[in-house]
Amino acid sequence: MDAPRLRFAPSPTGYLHIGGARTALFNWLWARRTGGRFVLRIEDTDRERSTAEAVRAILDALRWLGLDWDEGPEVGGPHGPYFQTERLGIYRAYAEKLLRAGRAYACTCTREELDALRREAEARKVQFRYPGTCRDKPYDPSRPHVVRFRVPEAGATTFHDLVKGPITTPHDTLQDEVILRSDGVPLYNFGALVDDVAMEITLVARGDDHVNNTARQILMYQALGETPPAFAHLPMILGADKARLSKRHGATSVLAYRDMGYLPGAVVNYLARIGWSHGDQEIFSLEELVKLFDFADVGATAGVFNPEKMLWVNHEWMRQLSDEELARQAVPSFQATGLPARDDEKLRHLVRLARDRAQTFGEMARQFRYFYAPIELDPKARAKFLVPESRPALQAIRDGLAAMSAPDAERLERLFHEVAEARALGLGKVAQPVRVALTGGTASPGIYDVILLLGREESLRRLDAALALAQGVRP
RNA sequence: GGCCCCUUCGUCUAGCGGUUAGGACGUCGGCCUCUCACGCCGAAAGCAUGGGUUCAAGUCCCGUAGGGGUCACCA
Repeated sequence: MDAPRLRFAPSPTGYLHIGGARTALFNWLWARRTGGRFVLRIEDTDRERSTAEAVRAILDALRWLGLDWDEGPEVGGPHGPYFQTERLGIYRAYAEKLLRAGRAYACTCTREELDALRREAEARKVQFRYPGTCRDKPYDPSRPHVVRFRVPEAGATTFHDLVKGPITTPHDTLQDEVILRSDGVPLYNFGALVDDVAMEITLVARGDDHVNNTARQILMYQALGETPPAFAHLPMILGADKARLSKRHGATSVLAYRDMGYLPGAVVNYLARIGWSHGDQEIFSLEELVKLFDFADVGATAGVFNPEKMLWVNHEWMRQLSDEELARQAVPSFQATGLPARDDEKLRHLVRLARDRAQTFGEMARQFRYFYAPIELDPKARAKFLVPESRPALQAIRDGLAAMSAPDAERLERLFHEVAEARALGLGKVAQPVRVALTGGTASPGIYDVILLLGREESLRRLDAALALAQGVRP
């Protein structure tokens, strides 16, 4: 048996959507698992809405996720070109084949005529179906026309969907649909099908918003004398309100997640887990997914996109990275917020403190800005901790630190305990004002770590500044 | 509305005729503690509904309800 050929065929009308990414992923996983081929094809026949920027964005997003294609834009292949607008002659040729076989016909009905028919059907509260006006008219190429596929009147088509099982469509629910527009550009159903034939695709896995297209496509395969591929229709991804996932549910662009500081592997991991599972396992490496993925294990139910869980998955991934790797990956997120972070010893140290506290690199950069920039003093924290009552302890810590030539965690701990005991204070009464002085807020990594990472000089500067603030009257 | 698909904790899911219905995220409580996290312990939370079939139904069948999809010279 030949290795399967799969494809992902996005329309470049916008960025790569989370849902599209999962479709691409499942295709890719199966191709990689089976040693098949993964083809990328750009369906840009909607010329008004297709843009080169969108193509760019989709390619970037796929690459970022690590989903490489064996044939397609920028890599070429034996079945190119891989942009539909560059394949117009191919569709024409296939349409003519159907025309000659009498399985398709030219239709000269105008849009106005059809709209009138549609309005009439609506007024009579009946389902509009193209009445077949031009079915038996002689072909006159000189008049503007579309090409329609002739669907059989009777019978039904059944196919066995890899995830949904058998699906039957009675032919009387279908109509003679347009396959080629008057400008010669194919409509989706035909363009996709012709390319799937020409590119020898053997398994079509796509969103289940296409199930209703499948029977008519199978009819066209048959009319063309071709064997239809296998189909796998993947359930949609929904928003929290169970409506189809869209922008109002939050970020839906794959690249937006990159920019928020997610790990591509984590995004892939989470996406795979919507609609697919393997026992109780939640965290999967790409290699594991390739080894375990099977369309047979894809569920038939639509899944709600859960940003919190994706955050958790990302965090799990981050925590599996070494300090070195974590630091390296964190750099762009810090720099994106204008912080002068570099992949160096300081950042590796920071990342060690941050790994349990931030779920994305973006969050990390935000949460720990004060290691690279002046503190932003939280007014509430200031009002509570930078007050005259805190001064003695603050001063004692400051002086103790100043007297320490080479601070380390052990010495700092001793200092804090001495200061606390000398004044009969709980450790918190000492640590919190210091924390506010050094970080601007009341939550941070351990205070000794903060001092060590900030360095003695910078810590002293911030303590002095806090001391000055603390002597004022309570605001 | 016609047609198609779907229905296990709030969410993602395990289950493939006999289970105290399991796990994960989230939520809540506790422990740890210099704060915040992490970690650990614990809790609440589910088979949409009505009929069948069967000794036995979350698992099979039918209906109902609910949700989604689709009905273009969009994809």
